[in-house]
Amino acid sequence: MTRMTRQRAAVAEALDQQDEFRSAQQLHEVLRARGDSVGLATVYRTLQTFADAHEVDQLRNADGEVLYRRCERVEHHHHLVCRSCRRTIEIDGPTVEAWAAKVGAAHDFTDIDHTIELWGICKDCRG
Amino acid sequence: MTRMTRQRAAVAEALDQQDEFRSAQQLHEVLRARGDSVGLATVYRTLQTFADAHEVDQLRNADGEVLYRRCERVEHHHHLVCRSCRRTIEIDGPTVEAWAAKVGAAHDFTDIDHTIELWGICKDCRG
DNA sequence: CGATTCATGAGAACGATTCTCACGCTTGAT
DNA sequence: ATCAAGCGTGAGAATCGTTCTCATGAATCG
Ligand SMILES: [Mn+2]
Ligand SMILES: [Mn+2]
Ligand SMILES: [Zn+2]
Ligand SMILES: [Zn+2]
Repeated sequence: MTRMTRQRAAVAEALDQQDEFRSAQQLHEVLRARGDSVGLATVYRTLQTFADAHEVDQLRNADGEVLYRRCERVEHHHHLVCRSCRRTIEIDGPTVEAWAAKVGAAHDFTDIDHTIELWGICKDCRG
Repeated sequence: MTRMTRQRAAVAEALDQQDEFRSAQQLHEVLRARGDSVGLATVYRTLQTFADAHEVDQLRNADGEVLYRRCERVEHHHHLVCRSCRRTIEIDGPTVEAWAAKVGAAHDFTDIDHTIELWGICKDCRG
């Protein structure tokens, strides 16, 4: 049902080149710089498709922009992101997973989902 | 430095009437319905001012809209929000506070800030 | 090789939020 | 109370990330 196209391959490749979270527009610029011509609308659509398929992670920065990243681990996890350079550490948090589930159940809420992201300044950015 | 105006008093009063998180536009509509004429730009500015002063909490829904709420407790806390009716439970989470601080320190990040929000469906909305 | 149908892209549209700037009102001093 | 100073206000324009439109292109499959 999802066709393989030059554009999707290019977006996937551009994503793999990145270590940090990037916005759709940043990735569009990366593609342009690489010489891959991909429409901005297609970049947005493709990233959304990847996200729906859990092939990329997405989060919002403080400005509300959506950022995307292809993470190492495919299993559920969270992130510790440098506010300055966006360097990202993937966090495995059984402690908070259990906490979130317990809190939800304690208040009789179901279908619990959680947004847990840590932001800070990394060592390199402290200079 | 911050002056008391009819508009700010009206926004504060409208906020106090709400139990759930509301967007600036929703609050603007609440004010209009109450007969308080306050410009939309002023509602946005006032909410931002309140948020900066930690007088209201703010978070983003899945669509990226910013929602505001005057919470019971003024101390740092998190929220469990119903995706359907936005009913909100204020969460006190020493467990996650410690976890967040520990994770940040373990990776040599400073100025750690965390975004932790729980979403679910409340008992009434399951009905 | 077709036929089918999903994918693409340029530009328009959208929508939340912010900006502009002339005018009004709060404030603190007189 | 009066008044000057300057913060606050609001209507509308502007911003900007994201989505939509729709005619055209390309993957897929028999
Ligand atoms: Mn989790
Ligand atoms: Mn916390
Ligand atoms: Zn950094
Ligand atoms: Zn509910």
